[in-house]
Amino acid sequence: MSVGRKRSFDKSEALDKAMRLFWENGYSGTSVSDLTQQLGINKPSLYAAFGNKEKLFQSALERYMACYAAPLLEQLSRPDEQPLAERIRRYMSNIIELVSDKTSPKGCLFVKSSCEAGGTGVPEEVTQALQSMGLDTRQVLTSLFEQEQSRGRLPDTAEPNVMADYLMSVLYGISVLARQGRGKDELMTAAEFAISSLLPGQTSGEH
Amino acid sequence: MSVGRKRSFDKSEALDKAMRLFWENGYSGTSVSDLTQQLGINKPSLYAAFGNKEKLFQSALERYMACYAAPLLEQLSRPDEQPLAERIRRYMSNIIELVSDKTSPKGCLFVKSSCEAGGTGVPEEVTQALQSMGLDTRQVLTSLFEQEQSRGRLPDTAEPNVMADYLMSVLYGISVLARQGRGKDELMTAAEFAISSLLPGQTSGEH
DNA sequence: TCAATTATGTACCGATCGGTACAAAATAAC
DNA sequence: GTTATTTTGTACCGATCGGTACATAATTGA
Repeated sequence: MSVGRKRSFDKSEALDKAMRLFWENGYSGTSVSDLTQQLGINKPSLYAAFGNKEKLFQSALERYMACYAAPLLEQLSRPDEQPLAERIRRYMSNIIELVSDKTSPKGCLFVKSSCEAGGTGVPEEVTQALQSMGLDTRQVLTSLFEQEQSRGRLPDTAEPNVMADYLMSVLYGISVLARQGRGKDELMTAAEFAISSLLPGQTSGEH
Repeated sequence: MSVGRKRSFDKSEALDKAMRLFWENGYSGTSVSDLTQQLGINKPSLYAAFGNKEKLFQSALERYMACYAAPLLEQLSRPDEQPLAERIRRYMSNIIELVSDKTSPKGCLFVKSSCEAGGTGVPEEVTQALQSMGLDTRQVLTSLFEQEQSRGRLPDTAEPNVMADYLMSVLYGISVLARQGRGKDELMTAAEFAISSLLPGQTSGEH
């Protein structure tokens, strides 16, 4: 065992609470005092455990992506017998559930942070991390469509990276709508519309 | 004429500069000192002219919507001989030009503010104003599609409000992508894809 | 038991936050 | 010119910002 006094709080639980605070109020909108109050710890404990506000935000963002975004994307990319349209529907449904969940802040922390980033209020390294994460997601989606195309499940004329950008724009937009307070049903209807657009003929809900 | 010393700065120019600052750094990320410095005036002048930070933001947001968003939406809604798909393409193209313009902050102030809103960092009245603006836009788009439908240019099975939500989600998402630094060409390609999805058969760029 | 190590609570740091009091300067009506 | 009115610059307000010094408490290895 390590020497010294033991930490009196659960670091993982604290990080989860911090993530939700940033999710709710953003980077600039969340103060260190807000964090220590919500986490139930004092400042020195916070700084000892997480470095500083910027590092804590980076950790919270990574936790968000690892716990929420990545599993859904992984499930989508996993080989599956179901048709692509059905898998994308499930993917979008899961995301809508996430961004309009009643027990979590509305919207998506990544989308919110991406919008906040780029200015002087957000550290440059955070902005770069967000940009990198976006490109990573694009690459995963592009690979997915390329894979489907190589297996003959998509027309040879389809452009995987365009489809990826398109899907991301719809998902990002849905997160913004959710943040604006739109209901789950409306978002799902819009998502269904996007799916039948993305993969015409592969879905039951034509328009 | 009104009595008293004359204002030494152009209020409209000052509001424009304030708008761009909020556009770049957000509500929480923009301090009153940032504003007075950029506007080249002192605090008492700012408070006398615009009330306080919250009111100044409201004014900047209204200016943004009136100068940027509203004209584009008005052009889209105006009776036009061109087919709907072409008008929507022009609309999206204009918006992409706006959100990826090199002389303005990346992205859309409205989308950025909508994401920032809802937490404790943004006044409640601002959040409500943003929500209201979003619903207004939805109504305009819905009316547009209803009008086209009543003139037989859209199938009877089309659902105008769903199409409006879908279009908004794509546009919002494109604004987020632009904020992340994506190039104009990529955004336009994704937009073309969305149009050919929204109005199949009315466009030359099928997929 | 004792020393080394780590976490904790308090109390504080300089800087900045949003906002204002106040007097001097400028303008118009009289 | 005088007076009433408005804007200006300076200087300041209490509160909060992100971050830390320091002494104490707790824990492990020796």
